Amino acid sequence: MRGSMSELSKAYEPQSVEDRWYAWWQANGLFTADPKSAKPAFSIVIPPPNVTGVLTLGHVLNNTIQDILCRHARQTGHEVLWLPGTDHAGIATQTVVERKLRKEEKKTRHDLGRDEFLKRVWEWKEKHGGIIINQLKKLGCSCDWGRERFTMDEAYARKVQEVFVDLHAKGLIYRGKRMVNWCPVSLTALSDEEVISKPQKGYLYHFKVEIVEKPGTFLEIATTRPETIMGDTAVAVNPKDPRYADLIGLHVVRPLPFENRAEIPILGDEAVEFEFGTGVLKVTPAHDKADYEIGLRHGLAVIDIFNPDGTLNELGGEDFVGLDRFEARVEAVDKLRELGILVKEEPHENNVGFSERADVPVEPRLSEQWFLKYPKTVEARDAVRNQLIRFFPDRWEKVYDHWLENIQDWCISRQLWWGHRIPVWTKPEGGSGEAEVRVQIESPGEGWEQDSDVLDTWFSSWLWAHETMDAETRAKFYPTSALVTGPDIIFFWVARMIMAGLEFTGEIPFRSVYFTGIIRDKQGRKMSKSLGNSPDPLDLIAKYGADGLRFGLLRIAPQGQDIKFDEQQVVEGRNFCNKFWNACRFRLMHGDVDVNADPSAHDLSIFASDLLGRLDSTIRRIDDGYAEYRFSEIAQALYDFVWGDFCDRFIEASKADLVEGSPRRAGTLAAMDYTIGRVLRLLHPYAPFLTEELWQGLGFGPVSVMMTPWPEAANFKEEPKAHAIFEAASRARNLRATYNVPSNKRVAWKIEPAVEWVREVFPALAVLLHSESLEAVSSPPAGAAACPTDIGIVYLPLDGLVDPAAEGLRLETEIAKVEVEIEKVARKLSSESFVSNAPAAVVDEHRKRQEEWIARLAELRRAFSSLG
RNA sequence: GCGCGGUUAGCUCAGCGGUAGAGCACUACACUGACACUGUAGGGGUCACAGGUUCGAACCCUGUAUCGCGCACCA
Repeated sequence: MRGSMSELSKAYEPQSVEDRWYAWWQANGLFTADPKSAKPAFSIVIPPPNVTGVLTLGHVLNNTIQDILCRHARQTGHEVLWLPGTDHAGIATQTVVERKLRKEEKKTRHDLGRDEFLKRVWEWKEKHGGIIINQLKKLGCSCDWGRERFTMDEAYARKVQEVFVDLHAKGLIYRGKRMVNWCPVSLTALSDEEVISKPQKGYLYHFKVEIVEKPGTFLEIATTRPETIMGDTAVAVNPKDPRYADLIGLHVVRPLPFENRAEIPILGDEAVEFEFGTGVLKVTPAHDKADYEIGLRHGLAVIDIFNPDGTLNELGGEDFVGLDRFEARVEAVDKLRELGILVKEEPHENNVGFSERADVPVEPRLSEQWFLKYPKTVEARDAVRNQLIRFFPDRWEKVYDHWLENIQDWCISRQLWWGHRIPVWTKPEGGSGEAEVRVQIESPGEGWEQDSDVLDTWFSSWLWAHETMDAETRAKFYPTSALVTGPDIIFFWVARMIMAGLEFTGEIPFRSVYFTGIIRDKQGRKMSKSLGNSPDPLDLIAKYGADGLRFGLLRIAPQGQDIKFDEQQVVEGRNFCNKFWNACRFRLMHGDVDVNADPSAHDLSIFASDLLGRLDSTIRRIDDGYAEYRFSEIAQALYDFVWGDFCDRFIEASKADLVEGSPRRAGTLAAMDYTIGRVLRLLHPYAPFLTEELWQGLGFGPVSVMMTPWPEAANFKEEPKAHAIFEAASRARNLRATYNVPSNKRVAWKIEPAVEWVREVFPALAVLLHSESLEAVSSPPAGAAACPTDIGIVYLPLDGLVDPAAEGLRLETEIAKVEVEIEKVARKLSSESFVSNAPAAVVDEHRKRQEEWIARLAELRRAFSSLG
């Protein structure tokens, strides 16, 4: 297929090409990983998005980076596996289906029963789940879709249960009655990581209780949770607190519930701080983690006054039963006031733990749960410390290390229905008394009941890196090469996956982890549905094309720094694609592209040589970028080269060389074709659709650009002569603007060359100056404005319009500026300490600079005196 | 309380020891056969502050302020 101008539209139209090429890549199996390949492996497992999920900008960033790595890896000769899939997302999915059930059928999951409800979830998943998968395809993600996995797939689910059985056998999983984080909305226990603390404005309520042994004497207590007074089984003071030490062992009257006032002991416990509140703590072992510990130390009774949904049960007393915990708080304060024992209400701000998903305060609750004592914590720590696994940016290593050092057992059971059922079976006590318990996947038989709980979703995700692969795939592609994810799941997922990898495969699961930044809006706020500040990536793709979105976003996504998103950035990405598209269109105006062009076979213009030199520098800059995962730098390098070096400078300067019959034409075209072929490959990971369209359209195909070898830097050198020409043109154009000569007015520029070679490039310089001709002169022409450059003095004839006085003034101003510069450099060079201490190269550079300024000054003075 | 990150042009950010940079926005000119999703030129910065190290600091060190994020505590 050979290109011709008629095939390229005036502007790049992504909508008309994207779906076509995506289908073509898939049809040709280009995303399919071959475990039998002899090529070195490169692999990534996708952080599985929730099946309920829809594409956000965060996903766009994350998955574009993965796609860039994968496409780049294919180009650099790797056999690539990008393994996609979705996560069953226990709470999130169950909530979605329950909400639908309530809305459409006015039923709860309990109305349906477990089996029927799960059937509905699967139906929902088949119908609506995985929307995000198609959205990832729109983005251009080159995943091996034939290997798509789901965390509830039969084989995967079985493995999750096997792992449970295995860890239980190793004694790492145990069941226990412990204080856990309870979500009163989702009605399940949560892990510590699923609780986020938020500062809350509230009150510190002071109330007094009478000391039983000293009637008429009161002890003042401060609390933020008066609604839990009914669960108090003691009050505690610090034994070293002189105010109260002698009261230890006495008793006070618990004021609530009023009909059941109890005498509870005054304890001494070191955990009580002198300064906080009154220094007297009410101890509620059932509803506070610290109080529970105190209770354990002193053998206190535990009175649980809450129902699972956060309402009070009958132990709360007749005035409170059935009230929600926050209504009960108001009620309890009223009651204390009524009893005349409320001393004061102090405004108080404290941190309250919220359920991440339901966004309500969690309730510390004593319950039977399954816990995991994490395996391989030491090894996991060492793997990162010793750089077996590298983090980018490396500052996350410290965060990771700190978490592992202070690691707590993981509560892995959830009181949900949607998820991996816990493989534990119980036989209700028969004649022998105690219930029998077995930990195994299959039912032990008749009369055995399976534990009704499911496992934390992350207990399945932590196996994702290896359990998504069959044996053959694993042999080739595991450990994976890189993991790309947000730092917000460093504990949830990254750390746990490292431990799981070490425990179950004996290997690290990935060699490097790239942590993206978090995308925020223009005001720096997190993107969220409720704020409505989260643009739909699909809208952006429709407006600007997937490549525009990818390039625009990546260009402003520096390593590990949060990103303030602005649609303007996507506009720029789109504009960039269009710019390169049009450069190729320009090329086609001069005939077909020679896909095998070899510029070194030609006598090249200084502009062509310079272009190739800059291309080499750009390739090196990009290669460095990939080595350090500096994606925005790669994008910037591409942008600078394509827009600046290729379009603004090379193409403009080469227009004169492209006229029919020019001796430089062949070399210029060769340099151009060579460069286009390389830019297409360099740009491909960022802009896959545009580059494939051009690659095929210009005739580089039929092999996909993605499967074509990555360009290597050759030995071309940047050309200082070209640089001098561009610099001179720029100064001359400045002169023209100074005299308000309109851009469309042709000017008969004159030049007094300082170097002979300039004469050879007069045609190019004329184009750059937008002039029909350029005439060499040997002395300053009359009535012209002058500007000295490295290639000679350029004159702008002003046809008598010039006011010699004005030009004199302008030159004087410029002379003054140059004198200041000379003075600055001279001062530096006259400093003995500088000359003797600074590296010779630096000193030389200053000397050279000084010479240049002096030469320019001389020329300015000459121009000035020639004005008369 | 501990830790991490930010503070550079109006905005978004590069630069991390040797003349302060880019894009956008702004001003002026130009619809010149690649591109107005464009081109050319221009204005605009005591690089948060204070000390220190250095011949030389936006860059390294110490401290301060301020914004943000973790972790711990929170009766």
